[in-house]
Amino acid sequence: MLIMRSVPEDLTAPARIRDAAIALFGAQGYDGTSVRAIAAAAGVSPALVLHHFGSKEGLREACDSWIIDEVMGRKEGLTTEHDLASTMQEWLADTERFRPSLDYLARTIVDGGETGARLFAHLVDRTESMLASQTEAGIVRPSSDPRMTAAIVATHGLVPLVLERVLARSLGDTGLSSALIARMTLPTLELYTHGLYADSTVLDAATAALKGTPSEGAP
Amino acid sequence: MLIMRSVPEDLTAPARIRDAAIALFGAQGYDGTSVRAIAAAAGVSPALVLHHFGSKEGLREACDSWIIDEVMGRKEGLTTEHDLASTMQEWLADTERFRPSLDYLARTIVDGGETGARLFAHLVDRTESMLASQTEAGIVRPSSDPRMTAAIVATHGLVPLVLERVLARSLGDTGLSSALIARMTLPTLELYTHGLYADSTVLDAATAALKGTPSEGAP
DNA sequence: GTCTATATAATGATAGAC
DNA sequence: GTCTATCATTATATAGAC
Repeated sequence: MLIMRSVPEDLTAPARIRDAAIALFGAQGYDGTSVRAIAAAAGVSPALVLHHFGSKEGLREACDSWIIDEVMGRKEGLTTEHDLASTMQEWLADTERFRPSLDYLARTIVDGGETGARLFAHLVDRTESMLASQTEAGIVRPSSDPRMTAAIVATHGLVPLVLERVLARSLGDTGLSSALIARMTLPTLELYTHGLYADSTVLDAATAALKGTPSEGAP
Repeated sequence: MLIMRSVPEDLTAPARIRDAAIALFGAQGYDGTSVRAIAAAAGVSPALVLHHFGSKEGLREACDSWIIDEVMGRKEGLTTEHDLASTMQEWLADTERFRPSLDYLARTIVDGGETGARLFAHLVDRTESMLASQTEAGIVRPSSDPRMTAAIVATHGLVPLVLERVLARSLGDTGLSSALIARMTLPTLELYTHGLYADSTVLDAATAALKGTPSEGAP
């Protein structure tokens, strides 16, 4: 399978290699991508890849650093005014530009390694402070466990990215098109505005059950 | 890294190989697992693995079929009374028994291949009919797009499984312990009962915006 | 059915010329 | 900096004995 990627020729070789690696790692995974394939996509020899980055693992670390800067360093992106889900949607909308990085990001987080854990924890931190300020402003409801709520909201924002392929196919589409993203907006906001349940029966029952048995001990 | 797995000796060799493969594929991924490792875990020679399943890919397909039966075939599991999230929590609670299959399931769905797409579509189908019957019963609020809502709820149910490692670490834990799962219950139900937003400002704005510009055209 | 031994291909990495 | 040529390792898969 050939992956065509428009690598600008005016970039320096290490930059072209890094871009090609991010695109291929994101599309096929780390194990599923060979140094040879990266070299071919970047228009260089396999030896040059290892000359510049020491090893395949070294190249991965360079890609990780690049992604960390892209996600954490930018002023744009996550602000306290936009929640993660809508930011995600903006990113997904600008497909051509961000897709390779986003696919790489998704794989890194799902892989569960050190970099993925750091990135996700950072997203949760941002979400938590965003929710805190919006709660203070009366926009967001207070939570019984703000950190956990932030983690849950963060995962919800990442889900369209992580489950992109199967999600699209379950809705009769082939990829996560911008039309599909638009279609997700309203149901997501409905859920985040009114909840899923019609009343608080389930929540009340769970609350009572949890208070009745704090940790298998009687009060 | 050694993965200890208690494979009962009384199983037939193909069954032991299949179980070992599911555990290793789930833990390390398909590419990250060699036929040798599977053979060692099952206590047989590498050649026997290929003798019984033809190829590594054939073994994967056998594992896929097994998982499909486990997820789709059971009477237990998903019913119209339990939503996906709570079913997920029950499964995660019975760690020792279901973990290998669940990890394999998560990887299969994230991979986005044919099997993963089928499995996820099936989960969405089940969620959709569950939501429909519960909406009719007045338990669940009606949605403007039931299929999409079902897809969203299904992804939310899979999140603890798919993002297990990073989710746990962002909350100061190392793995998705039962304590962490318990801690997720209340915030999740709060979100599903009252929503995240304090009022319908955001939803109203989005609804107006979407109606105002159906697809970049003026009304 | 199960094994040992081996074939064959691909991979990450190195050496050394230019 | 960049290449060609090559090494050493590992992978899947096969052949054939028992």
